Amino acid sequence: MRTPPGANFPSLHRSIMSQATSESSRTCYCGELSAEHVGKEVVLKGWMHSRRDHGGLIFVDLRDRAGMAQVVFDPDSLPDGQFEQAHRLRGEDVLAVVGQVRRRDEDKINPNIATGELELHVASFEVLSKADVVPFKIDEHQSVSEDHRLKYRYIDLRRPAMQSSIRTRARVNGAVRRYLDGLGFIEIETPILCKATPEGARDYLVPSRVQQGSFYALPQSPQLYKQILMMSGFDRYYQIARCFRDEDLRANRQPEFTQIDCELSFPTCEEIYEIFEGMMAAIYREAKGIELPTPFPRLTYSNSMARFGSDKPDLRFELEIRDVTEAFASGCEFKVFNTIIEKGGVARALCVPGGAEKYSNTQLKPGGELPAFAARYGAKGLAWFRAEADEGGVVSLTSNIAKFFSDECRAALAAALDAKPGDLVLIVCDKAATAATVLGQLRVYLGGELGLIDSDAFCPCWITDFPLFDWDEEGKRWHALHHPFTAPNPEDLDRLESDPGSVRSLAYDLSFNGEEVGGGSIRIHQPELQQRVFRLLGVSEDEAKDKFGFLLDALRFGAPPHGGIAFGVDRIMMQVMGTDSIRDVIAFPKTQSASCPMTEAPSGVETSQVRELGLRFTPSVEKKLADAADAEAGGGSVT
RNA sequence: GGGGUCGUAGUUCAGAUGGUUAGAACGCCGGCCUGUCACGCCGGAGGUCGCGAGUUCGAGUCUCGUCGGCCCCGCCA
Repeated sequence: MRTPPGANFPSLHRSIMSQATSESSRTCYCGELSAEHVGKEVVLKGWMHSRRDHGGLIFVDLRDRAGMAQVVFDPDSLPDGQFEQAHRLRGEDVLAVVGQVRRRDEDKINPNIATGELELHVASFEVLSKADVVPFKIDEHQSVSEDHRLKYRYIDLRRPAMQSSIRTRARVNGAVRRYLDGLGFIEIETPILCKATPEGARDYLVPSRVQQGSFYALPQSPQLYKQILMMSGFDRYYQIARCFRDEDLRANRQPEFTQIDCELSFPTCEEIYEIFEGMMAAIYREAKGIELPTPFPRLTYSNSMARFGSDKPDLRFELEIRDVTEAFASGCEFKVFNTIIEKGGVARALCVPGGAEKYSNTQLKPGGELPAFAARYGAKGLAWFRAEADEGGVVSLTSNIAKFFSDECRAALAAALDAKPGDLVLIVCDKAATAATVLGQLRVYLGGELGLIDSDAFCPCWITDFPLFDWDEEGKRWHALHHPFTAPNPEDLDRLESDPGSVRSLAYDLSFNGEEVGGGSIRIHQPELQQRVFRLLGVSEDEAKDKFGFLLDALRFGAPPHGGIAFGVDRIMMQVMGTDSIRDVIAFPKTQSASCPMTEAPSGVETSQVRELGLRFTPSVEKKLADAADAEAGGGSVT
């Protein structure tokens, strides 16, 4: 545990107070007590973590941000009355203690804590703050529901795991700043009160009091500001920026989140990959002392979808998806497959090593574990085969549906998959996108179930050559896959209008152990091209002018080619800390319903505040508020 | 908007098929204990079984509704 920069404790040799009071200066952190303190008198301040009261002798573990130290209350060395007071100490009381540091006898060393060879013999102490009985104990051995942890977050954050998580996050922020500063990036703050834009996530809106009826939006990202900064000639910008998206939450998604937001002028994709591989390496060096090998591997989007069924492949294990459409070209009498393939569908498969025994017929039949899992992602069915060796040692595939497939067909399938005896073959026959998604999800699920994932591995990967647009079936329109300012790949530019779906963009994502931790693109810097893309997206000239006029103007007054990237700090920290929940790397996160159990945000406000904004509730909301007030039985204020 | 799952003591949980006084561990309170360290020993208190209806002679248990937590689908340029 490093002494933080700026922590400036007085010398240990200053004259020591006989009495510990709030006035006496702390000499070191509990967790930093070390051999050099032996024989010296020190002042410690911290929380009473636990107490072992032997009647005639009391041991207390005193805890602070650096760790714990055992302090010993011995009636022979304490002023009158203090030993009796020590009996009354309770969990989480805040204490100042003065005393001499002693080395423990060999047989009394506690190997479980860093300061276990030492203890402080208390000469005097003061209770700086009495604690009520805490709602839950700060105890690694007992789990506490997340609800409670968030309601009493100040207590939860005292837990060593949370301390470590939050402090590692601070060090990562520092490492990022040092790295980017060193490369000439300029940290620039951008507004939180922004203009609402169409496209993209739902905005958090802030009503304007001064201009009633108008709204600001909180930034989904500083996207347009950072592009404008390139046109302002700053050349390299970054910001550790808070972003807001009013969408439903997930284990890896909060409504407000933090991005390392970057933009460069005159970049090539290669430069961007190199710079930010370096940044990720700096993060892992700082946080974990690990050297990430660079350059990171790259995969095109279409490759990644075909082989891993995802644009954020988990490369910590193999288990690749194979296309087996060809194997069914002849000798397959399975109507379902034939029909789908004739209509342009594909058959794709996972060949799961050792899966034949692991998964029973019950788990494989319709409605069973694996088909049910597949159905969640849109699969209409999941076909399977078990690979067995016959007497001659030749691999054959058996299944409840084997009779629909000729021997040749099954042999072709086994060959295409290089199936070994004991393997389980899972096949999805569907539209290419559905087959990819279903098998991609199954791949990750099976990777976990079969223990294929090396949790110590770090597998970053750039995903490149994303499509510029995808077709929104519901809205019957093209839709920007990344965002509307992403540059098309110049090689595909001539198809922009004729075949938009085939146009690749200059966008890239950084995938890390199956999670998208960053993404960006080279931007459009010609106003004409930007207009063409808006047109494709169904943004009329008037709307473009209204919503993005400032950008189109700025592009006309000398816009350098530019591009950038943004990284999700929260997701990177999840990877660094190895947690499954984004809430474990955020000091004050929100629940799934976007509320904060501690502060009870969001909450009602005074009627006058609402009126001032020129707003009124709909009748259904009014009714809900009135019902809630009734239930509270006599709560006088609004809501 | 939808699916799943959970809600019982301060905390974490157990309470088959509905049936007498709802249990355990830790914590808490009181007592004892001079080398413990997830201290130990003895004793004790502590419950609106999330909330509201319903079925039933009888509901922690069954049904419906509702609120909240978590996971997921949709959504997240």
